[in-house]
Amino acid sequence: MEVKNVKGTHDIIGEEANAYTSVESLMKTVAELYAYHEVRPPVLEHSEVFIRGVGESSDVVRKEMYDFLDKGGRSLTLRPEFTAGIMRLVVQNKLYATNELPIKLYYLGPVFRYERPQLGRYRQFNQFGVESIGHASPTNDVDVIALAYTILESLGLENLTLKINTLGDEESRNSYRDALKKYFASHIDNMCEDCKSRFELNPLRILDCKVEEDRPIINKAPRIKDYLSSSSKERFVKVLSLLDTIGIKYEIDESLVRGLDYYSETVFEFHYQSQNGNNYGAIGAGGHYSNLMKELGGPEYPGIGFSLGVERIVSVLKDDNLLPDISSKLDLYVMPMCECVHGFAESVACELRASGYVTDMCYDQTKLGNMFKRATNKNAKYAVIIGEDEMKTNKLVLKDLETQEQKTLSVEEAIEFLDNEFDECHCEDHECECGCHDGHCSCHKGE
RNA sequence: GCGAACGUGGUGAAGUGGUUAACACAUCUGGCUGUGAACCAGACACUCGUGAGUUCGAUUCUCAUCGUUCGCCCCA
Repeated sequence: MEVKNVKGTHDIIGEEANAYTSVESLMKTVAELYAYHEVRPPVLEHSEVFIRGVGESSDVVRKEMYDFLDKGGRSLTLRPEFTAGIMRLVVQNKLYATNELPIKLYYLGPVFRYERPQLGRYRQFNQFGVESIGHASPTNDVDVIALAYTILESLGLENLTLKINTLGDEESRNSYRDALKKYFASHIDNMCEDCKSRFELNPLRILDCKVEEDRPIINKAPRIKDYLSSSSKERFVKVLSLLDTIGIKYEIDESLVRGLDYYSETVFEFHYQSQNGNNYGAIGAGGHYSNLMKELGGPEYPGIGFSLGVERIVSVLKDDNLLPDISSKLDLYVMPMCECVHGFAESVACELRASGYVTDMCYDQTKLGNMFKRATNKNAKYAVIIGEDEMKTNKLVLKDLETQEQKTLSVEEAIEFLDNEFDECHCEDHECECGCHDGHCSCHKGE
């Protein structure tokens, strides 16, 4: 039987793996700049965490969770998102017992949702995100949005669309929910099945319905903005004006509801259309929540967070050719001439590596010409030839594969020579001759 | 969960109800036995996704199944 990957999962290999590493490290770097700290909750949680946290009426909980009974009969779930697990982590470790609020945490890792794989959609995918907990100010909301925005911008994504809306506080939502119930009660019989169940579970989500026939009914439904409490209204206005102040453009989208039940007040999504027309949906989204921590047994701290879909972002960057050239570099390729010098060659390779040069070696015995071919294929900068003569004199032949210049040197001389060669380049100015880029410079400066 | 299209080597892909499954790139080997991108010669699909059916015969037709992709739903 052929062994294959599980449906909806994907292997990340080669240059793509490099792309993920560089995207993820940029995300972390920016989060650190905003004074967030990393947390790593487990992938597995008691199902309860998500049922209570994400909400029973959400599709994520109702039909997309990877949940199962373990051998001890516990009901466990592979996390479908991070936020609920982070709340559990904060509560259990009593991170809230601090006067330094908000608690600012970031995370990165795989999440799991059982749904139909599609463009930009996987069953196991990676999310990066932050939670800022314990501080309800609009400024905090905007700071979090700015963080997400900065990350996406730093990755090179221009023409981002930030969609934003408010769901209001509990009071607003209760009166709005009542109004919706009242309005839809007389129409619901003519609406789609999904809407009927939403009507019972969470009438707010009816607004999300995409069924054409339902639109006229929905378009005439009461608007949240008419039911906002004065404090929610003020809060939203404040958030928008702060966004204006720091120069982040946004679109108010009243249909933006979000499918996770815990959101209240500010909610937002980032959209980006790649140049080839691929639409991956939201590449990042988030919002404010009030009751989540209390729901999981902690104090009544509010919070705000977002998460970014790493796969979608990498795809978008790839589509628009925004991924930096991050192919792995190879400084040296060691070529032993015969079996009898392999030991010496290996020790030379180790010394070169100890000096900071990426060194590979030909491990099987083949013609020198073939070894040169391999060195070229691997994009090596220099070839190191070692034969019996070299071993006797404790030397090596170093050949520049581009200029074809070669010289016979001792290992120490070779390292000194290489240090000088690579030193001529200055990676700080970003356009050095070795064609380097952030953190991948072969000039070894600043190491 | 619903609807549609597609599954031929490492890759891109032709192709036909009949025995050797084009072609190109990549890879490997040799010509060239301590010096590589050229050239020449050669190698490279033990189930043409998997299983079953129709047939004398199926990679080609039918059905099922799995997978991929796209749309809906929902989401990052």
